[in-house]
Amino acid sequence: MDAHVRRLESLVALLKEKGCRVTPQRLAILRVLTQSRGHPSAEQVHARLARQYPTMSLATVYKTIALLKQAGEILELQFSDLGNRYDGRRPHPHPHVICTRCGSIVDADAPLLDDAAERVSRETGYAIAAHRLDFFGLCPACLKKDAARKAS
Amino acid sequence: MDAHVRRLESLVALLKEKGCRVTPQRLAILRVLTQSRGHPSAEQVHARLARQYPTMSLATVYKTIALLKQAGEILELQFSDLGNRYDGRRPHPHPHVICTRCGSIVDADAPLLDDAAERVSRETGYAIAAHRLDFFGLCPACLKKDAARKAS
DNA sequence: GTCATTGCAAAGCATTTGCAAGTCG
DNA sequence: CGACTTGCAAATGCTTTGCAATGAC
Repeated sequence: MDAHVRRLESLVALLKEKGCRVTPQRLAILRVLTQSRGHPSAEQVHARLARQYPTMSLATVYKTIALLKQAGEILELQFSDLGNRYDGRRPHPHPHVICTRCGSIVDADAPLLDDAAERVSRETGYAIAAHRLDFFGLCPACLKKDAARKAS
Repeated sequence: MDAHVRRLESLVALLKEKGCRVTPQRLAILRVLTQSRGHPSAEQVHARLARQYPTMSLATVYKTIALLKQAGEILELQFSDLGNRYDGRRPHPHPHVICTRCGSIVDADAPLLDDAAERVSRETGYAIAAHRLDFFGLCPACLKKDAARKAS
């Protein structure tokens, strides 16, 4: 069984435990969130469901995301320029790489930041609970377009 | 001469070089941005200038910030829930620690992320130009309030 | 049958933009 | 003086909320 199917089922189980109803809309939204590697926005999740669920409301997408956020089962990457992006596959902090031209977001392997969190905690007196590490630059596709433009 | 005064003057010089006018409003905004350790929002910058410049417009604050952003002379920390915060003192990437209760933001010392950027670049094919490292948790003041509440 | 959830529309916020009036150089 | 800047107000874009109708259990 694929990992994302298992994850989907664990999220459905979680909703049931909490006494939440598992509606077709929620199920569809969870499916998109657990399967998307691309860190979609709420808008993009909604768009992907538009054909199959023509009456699906963007508000419902936001409400379902809020539910998952509360449960700590989704990672929210806040950007004021790109809009918020969501990672429903790996809810725990891990580094991301963001293209400053096209907005694409990919995962990176985790540099060892857990001991850094402890160091920062000692240094500042904050009780560190989470972190966020983003790298910004041009993605391979945008780099290629740049090279092509320069060559012409 | 204090470091922030030197920084203020270098920003003024930069504006002149670019052919921008150094208006009293811009000067005041630069002064707040180069002196604030607290990573203020545009709103907060505006509020701090309200007494001295009663007609100061929030739009002018935003426009001045945009100018500095273009010049790479201000660090913008995007948060969709707190609103964007600005660091005009140290425009180059460095780690921040954010209180998830009261929103206070302080600087942390930089764990060595420059070689990490190179590693991520090799790993993903992105040309990394910048990064952002945030730690989230409760600040000492909020922790103290929690302890007091628990004790009562 | 109940009560949570949906979908629409309206409201909310932070930020940006258009433009007439003002002012720096 | 002329071009750039200001300040107001309107517009924008993302997200949240109110509420009547719907549907899961």
